[in-house]
Amino acid sequence: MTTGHDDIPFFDEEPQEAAPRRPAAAPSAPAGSGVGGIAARAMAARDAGRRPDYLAGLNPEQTEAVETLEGPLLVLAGAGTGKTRVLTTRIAHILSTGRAYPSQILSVTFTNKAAREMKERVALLVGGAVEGMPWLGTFHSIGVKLLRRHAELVGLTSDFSILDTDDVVRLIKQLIQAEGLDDKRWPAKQFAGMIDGWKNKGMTPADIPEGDARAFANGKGRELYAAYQARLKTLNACDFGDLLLHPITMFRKNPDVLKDYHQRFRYILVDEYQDTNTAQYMWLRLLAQRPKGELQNVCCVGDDDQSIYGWRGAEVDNILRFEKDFPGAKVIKLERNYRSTEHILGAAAHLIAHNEGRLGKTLFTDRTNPDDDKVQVHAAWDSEEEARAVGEEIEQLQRGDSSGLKHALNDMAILVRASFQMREFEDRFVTLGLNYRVIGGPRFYERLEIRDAMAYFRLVCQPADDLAFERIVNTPKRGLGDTAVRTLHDYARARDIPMLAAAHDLIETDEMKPKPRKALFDVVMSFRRWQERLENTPHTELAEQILEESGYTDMWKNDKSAEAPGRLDNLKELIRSMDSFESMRGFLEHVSLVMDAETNENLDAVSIMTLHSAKGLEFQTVFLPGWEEGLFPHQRSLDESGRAGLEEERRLAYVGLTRAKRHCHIWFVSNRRIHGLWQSTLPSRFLDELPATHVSVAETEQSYGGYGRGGYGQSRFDKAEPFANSYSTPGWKRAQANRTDATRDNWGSRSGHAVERIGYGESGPKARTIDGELVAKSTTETPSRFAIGERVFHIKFGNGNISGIEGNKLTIEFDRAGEKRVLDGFVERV
DNA sequence: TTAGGTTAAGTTTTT
DNA sequence: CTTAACCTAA
Repeated sequence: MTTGHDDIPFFDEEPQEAAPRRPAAAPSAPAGSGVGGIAARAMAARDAGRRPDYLAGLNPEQTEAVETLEGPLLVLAGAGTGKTRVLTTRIAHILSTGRAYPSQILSVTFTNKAAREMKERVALLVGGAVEGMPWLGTFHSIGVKLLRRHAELVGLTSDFSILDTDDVVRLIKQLIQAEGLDDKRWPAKQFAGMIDGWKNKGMTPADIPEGDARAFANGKGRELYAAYQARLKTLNACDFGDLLLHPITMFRKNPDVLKDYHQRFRYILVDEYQDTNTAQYMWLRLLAQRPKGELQNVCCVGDDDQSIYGWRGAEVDNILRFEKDFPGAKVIKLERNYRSTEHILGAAAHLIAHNEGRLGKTLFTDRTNPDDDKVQVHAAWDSEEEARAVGEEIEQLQRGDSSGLKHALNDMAILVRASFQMREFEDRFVTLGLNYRVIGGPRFYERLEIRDAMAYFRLVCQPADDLAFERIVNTPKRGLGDTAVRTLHDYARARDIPMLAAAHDLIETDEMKPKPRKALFDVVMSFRRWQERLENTPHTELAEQILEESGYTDMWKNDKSAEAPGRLDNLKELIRSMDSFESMRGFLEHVSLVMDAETNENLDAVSIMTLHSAKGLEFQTVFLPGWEEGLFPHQRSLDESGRAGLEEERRLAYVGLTRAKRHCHIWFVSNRRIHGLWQSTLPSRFLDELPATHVSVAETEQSYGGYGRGGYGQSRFDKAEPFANSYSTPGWKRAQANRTDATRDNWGSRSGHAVERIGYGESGPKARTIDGELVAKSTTETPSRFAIGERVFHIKFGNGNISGIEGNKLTIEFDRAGEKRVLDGFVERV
């Protein structure tokens, strides 16, 4: 795809006539009348004598979603219901029925990954005949494209820079200091977050609520925001929020420009509509406007049950309100799931039904199989054991399960609520020698050396980019320290010119000492040289020259540290990846917006990631550890957003469950180390919300099932089948080897008699269903075997007095550890 | 400048 | 407890 900058002028992408063929459906046809569908079918029939291939294999709802082309349409697509297929087929349908050219379809996604996938799949459907769609992309990349064309309307020039979060924070810090404020008391990072929040809501400095404005920087919040915007303008730069905000401002101020786009975009599609924030919503509303009587061909696809980004400004309300926002809208629900087993869907459906704010849809499948596993809930004593048991299970699946089915590690994923949970799994997998991959780590372009190199390139292309200048003026070390930079900075600000230009001036004067002056002279001359080559040297070659001549590569070559060779490799990789771009500018844009870390597809490895980053993915087997109160649902979410927070956490749980195709294992532990200290934890309330009919409780001896002991749990243990044949298994041997004295002691003293851990070798966890009840159920029905005031002993917290009882959950005032809530199974009378 | 010590904070993440 | 960011001393 071409980049916005050297793009073709406005409106000359398509032939002279307004549309390829007159749409068969009259624009005035009532919404949802099905006229479009009939027309399409008629057309297809005429052209090929039958329904086009791409429509084959769609279910009735999907077909309707594809063929309802005229008028607003909301497709509520549950997890695994073929959402992407509908979107891509819809585009193919629009194109192949001749309703619009590719350039007349605006198609927005949230992530580059989604955009890429859609492009590929549309290309597959339509064939090579249709060139890539110019307006298929993320909100942000389309925003950039719009801004490059009309930069002057918002006070920028079309070669503006895009700043990433790091640049933004550094800039804000400068501003805070410039205001004479204490940058410790008012952290730049926090303010950057606030600005981002305002921009997500579509607010300019004038729009922000007085309270917000006063809350920061001694009441100077608004001024600071305005100063920041002014500074961006002089830097000729945008932050990510501006990529949404500026187009909105631009459209509002220039109705004629907006009108051009109205004519252009005959069809608008939005993916993941539940994740749109207010700014994106405003953006969409502007573009979707149509004169009275004309239909808005807006199709939004989303799933309110999978809205998990409220905390970063997404408004679930956007999707809940769709029918009000777009009068005459049609709503189609996709509920037929092609991914998961009945049990997984049943569990997920029952869970999500506890949410109030939802449109209501229930996934189903008609592929039932009596052999399917139920969703399994496992208990473990602590997070270490949790990791160990999951590791065992993964190895076992890898070897092949009882039905002879062998799992590739690539088919398994561990989805955690918070990233600190990953560590224990990583540690465990390292000792096991199990391949794993962590998704969502630091990205390629966030690495130090990449950012440095990029700063050089940016400054060559955009001499006004002071942030880039400051970053590399003394990298590698040139003796241009704080004092020199300060002088430059002051000089530049006093005259309102970029720092590179200031440097140019200053080397003519004797304001600086000879040494830094010489160094600065070299820098200025180098950049002048590189800028001259920009037009006539191939950009990859130029990039190489820049890094060589600046001494940047030498800096790493001389570096003796262990990372240095890797960094040099990364730099090579960076240059290599420039090959596929037309120009250095085009490349810069992609890196700031698009580039992400590549995963090694060839490696067979278990994926470890957060629930958030798992959205949209699927795996044969999914492990969901850490289902404990406080962690999941996360305490902070509850504290900050109350019921709404809880519902979002529940949606997160729903997302987790629905990632699984065949097997889903949920874990919770009784003790978890948080901020270094051990905390006793209670099972997540979400466990209570799972239906017994689709869930089984896996009993592993080693878990001690601490859980439930006080109520009805004990008897289940008594009936547990012995794992007699397990002693000779590798798993058992490994378990023996791994058993530490500490854990043995804990266990021994806790239960009063030594209990051996057996059974997580070959025989694996035995799963049984407890009729109608789950182990995790925290009922008050069973009277507690304890009474308030009793003195008890807990293995981790020592002695204490019971101050409250709620079912099997006790509140205890420990002598040393203070007040804790623990399960009664873990304490004993003194 | 760099190393080493101190301090504070510690969900989730895309663009 | 661990990490990252920041500050001070050599």
